[in-house]
Amino acid sequence: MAQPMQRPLAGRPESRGERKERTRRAILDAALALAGETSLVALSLRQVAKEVGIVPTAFYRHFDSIEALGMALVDESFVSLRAMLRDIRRGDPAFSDVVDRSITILVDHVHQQRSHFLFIARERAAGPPAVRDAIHHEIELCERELATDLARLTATAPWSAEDLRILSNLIVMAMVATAESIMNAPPRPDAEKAIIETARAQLRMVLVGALNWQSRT
Amino acid sequence: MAQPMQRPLAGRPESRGERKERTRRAILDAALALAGETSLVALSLRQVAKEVGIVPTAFYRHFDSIEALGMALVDESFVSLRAMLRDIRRGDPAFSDVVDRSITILVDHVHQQRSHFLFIARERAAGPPAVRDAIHHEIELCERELATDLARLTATAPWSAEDLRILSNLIVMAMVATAESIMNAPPRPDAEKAIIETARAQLRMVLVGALNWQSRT
DNA sequence: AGTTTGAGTGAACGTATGTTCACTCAAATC
DNA sequence: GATTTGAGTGAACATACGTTCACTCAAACT
Repeated sequence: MAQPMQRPLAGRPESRGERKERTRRAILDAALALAGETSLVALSLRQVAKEVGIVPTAFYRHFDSIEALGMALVDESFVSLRAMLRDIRRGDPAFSDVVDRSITILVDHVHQQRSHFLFIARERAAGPPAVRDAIHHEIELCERELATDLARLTATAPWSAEDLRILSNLIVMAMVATAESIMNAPPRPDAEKAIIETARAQLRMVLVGALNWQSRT
Repeated sequence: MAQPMQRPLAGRPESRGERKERTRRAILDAALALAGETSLVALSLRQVAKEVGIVPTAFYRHFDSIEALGMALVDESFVSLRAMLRDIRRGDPAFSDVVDRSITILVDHVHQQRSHFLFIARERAAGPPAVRDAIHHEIELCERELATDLARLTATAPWSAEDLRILSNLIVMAMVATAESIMNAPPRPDAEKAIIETARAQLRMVLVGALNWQSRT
């Protein structure tokens, strides 16, 4: 698994910046893979360096510490997550299959960017404080975005900002839990199918609850 | 913080078993405290020993490994969690304030057994595989218990087992998320009050959804 | 009273850790 | 073509790690 960092055997000579970027990527990928098996807080600089195929000191040319690396991984992981949200938003939300479609897209993205979603789910709870805070902040932003989306959908009978916040928070936490279930599940397709159907039913249940909701605020 | 393990200055001479139990408890407490700041997977045997005030080798008289210690902490933590569930079940579920009361009890227990709930929430995502699996298994049992409680409550218009499973899963995940929010929140009482009110509204929303639910199974 | 038991000790081991420093040597700049 | 720059090297450091082993010595058992 540990590859020495060397020029790709074929191909034109690499510029200095290109080489640096390639090493940086290799570090990020190695850290993502290693953290996927334990956690950032159990990850050592030397482990990462060995996996990348560089000497430990070379690590410092790219990051000040494992924690700084972690912050970069937060940014990167939320690029994946936001790509998913964009995909979900792309469809017509008026169609009755929003729920089914949204869950399908969620599951697809969790598979395609497994390590990013795993990183978010795990380090959200166990990462170094700065990483945890950054993740929570990003999730909060997602909740706010969802709230404005929902506000647009319910423009005819507008809800209070507070109710929108509460509903968004509930939906996001359900989606996070669903993503976690998918990642923890055995790769058997029937096990996954069951999680998907559960998640869909739950999301529908939440929406039914929200539509029959009498605010008390 | 690191106290040498020695006989309490006052008090009758300790039996051999009592002394062993006292050291064992000290190890569990130290591990719980240290894991509360990072995670089990970032916890070293020597750190725990130093915190307890024993020599590293003495650790082996009580546990084979940090992971075995973790499994003991799972058992212990779920004793706290089940005590909470018992407290919640104690009240009359027919009263209309089940939701308010349940959330209050949840929050109280999270405060009184903070380290246990923190352990469950964190190691559920980041612990060693055996610990993660044990925690997920226990949570699944809680979901099943909740499902049978709900079945009893809805005996007049019985739901399908599948719908009960789906609803229980949703409620438990919302409670887990609420507990996490409480533990992550600043200790300011108004911040906590907001989380509590959100959790209550969400739980009510879910129940409204469930009551207006048309099963498709 | 004499013997056994077992929690806790302390030294020692090989290995892994983060960080420092002086270095190389090819690409980038002049 | 000469000079500067900076990613990556390799040795060295103090410290921490898990585990081994032979040990003590007081409580428990005979």
